[in-house]
Amino acid sequence: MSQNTAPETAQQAAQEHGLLRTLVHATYWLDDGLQAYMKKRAGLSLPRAQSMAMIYLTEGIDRPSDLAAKLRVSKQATQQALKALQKKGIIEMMPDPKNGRQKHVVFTEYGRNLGDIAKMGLFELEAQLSRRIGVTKLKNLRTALDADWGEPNGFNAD
Amino acid sequence: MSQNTAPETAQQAAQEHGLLRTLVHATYWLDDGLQAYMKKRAGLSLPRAQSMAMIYLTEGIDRPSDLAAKLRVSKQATQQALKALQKKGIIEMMPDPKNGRQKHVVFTEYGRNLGDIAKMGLFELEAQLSRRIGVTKLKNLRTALDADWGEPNGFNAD
DNA sequence: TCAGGACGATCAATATTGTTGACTATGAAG
DNA sequence: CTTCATAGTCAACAATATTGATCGTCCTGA
Repeated sequence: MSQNTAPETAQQAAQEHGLLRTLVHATYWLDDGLQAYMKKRAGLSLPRAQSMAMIYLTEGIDRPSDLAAKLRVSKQATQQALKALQKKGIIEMMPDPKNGRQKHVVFTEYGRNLGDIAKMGLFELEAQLSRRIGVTKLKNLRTALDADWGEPNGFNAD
Repeated sequence: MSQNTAPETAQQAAQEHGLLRTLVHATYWLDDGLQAYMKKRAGLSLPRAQSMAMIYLTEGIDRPSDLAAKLRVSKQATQQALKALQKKGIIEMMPDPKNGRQKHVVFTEYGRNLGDIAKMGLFELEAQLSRRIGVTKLKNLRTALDADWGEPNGFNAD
C-alpha cells in the first residue's frame, strides 16, 4: 500500500463504492436508448461491441489493429465484431494496395446510412439527458470523463 | 420525432457521440483496476457481472429477483452470476422460512472478507482518480451520475 | 374452498463478447 | 537470406446476456 489514501476499515470504504455502479447504469441507459432508437429508425440495432466499433469507424479508424487499440480489447475480439458487421452488410474489408499485411475497413452505402442514423440517435439521447439532468451537469459529466482512461491504475504497475 | 432537439443533419450530430465512448472507457478503467487490486490483495478477481452483484449484495439486496431488478438484467443472468459466486464459495442460497417461493443470498465468511477487500479497492481507485482529475471533477462526476438511470429514454415509450 | 393467475426460481438453448494460444503471411533489418 | 516484428486469422473456451419453458408456491376472487 504505497499511498496514504486507503481507508482504515471496510466501514469507511462502504460509502465509496457507488461510482462503478452508476457508470455502468449510465452506460446501459445510453446504450439501451441507442438500440431502441436504431430499432425504430433503422429497423436494426447493433449489440454494444459493434456499436462501439462503429463509433471509431466513423471517426476514420479503419485498420483492425488500430481499432482494437482504441477499443482496448484484443485484436481477436475486434475481428469478431468486424466479421459480424460484415455479415450484416455494413462494412467490407479491403486489402491495402501498398502494404500486403494491412487491411482497411470501408463502409457500404447501407453502413454509412446506419452510422449517420446512429450519430443522430446519440445526439438525441444526449439532448434528452441534458433536459433530464440539466446543461451544467451534462457539461460537467463530459469534462470529468474527458480524461486519459488508458492510464495505469497503480495496481498493475507498483 | 416528438422533440425539436434532433440535429438537422448527421454532420451536426458527428461532434456529439463521445459520451458513450468515454463512459465505457471510464467503466473499464475502474473495473480493470478493481480486478487488478483483488488479484493482488485477495488472490482472486471476479468478472464484472459478479462484481456488480457483490456490490448490491453488500448493500443488503439479498433476493435474486431484487438483485436482477437492481442490476437491470434478467433474472436468469443474475442467477448465473449467483451460481458462479456460489461455486467459488463466496455466497450460499438459503430458502426463506416464511415464504416458500423466495430464497436469500448469504455471504460465507470468505465472501464477506472478499467483499470488504473489494470495497477498499474501489475506495482506493476513487482516491487515485481524485488525484488524477482533481477533487472537483470527481465530485462533479458523482453528482452528474447520481440520476435515475431507470428512466425511460423516450424511444421505447413514444 | 379452490381454481386461476401471479410470482420466484430454475433449466435449457442460443447469441454476443471477450480471452489465450497457435498459426500464416508480409515487411523490415542485419 | 535469415531473423524478427507486424497484421491478420483460426480455434477453443469462459463469461454474460437473452428468450422460452417449467415447476412450486402464494394470493385472490367467484
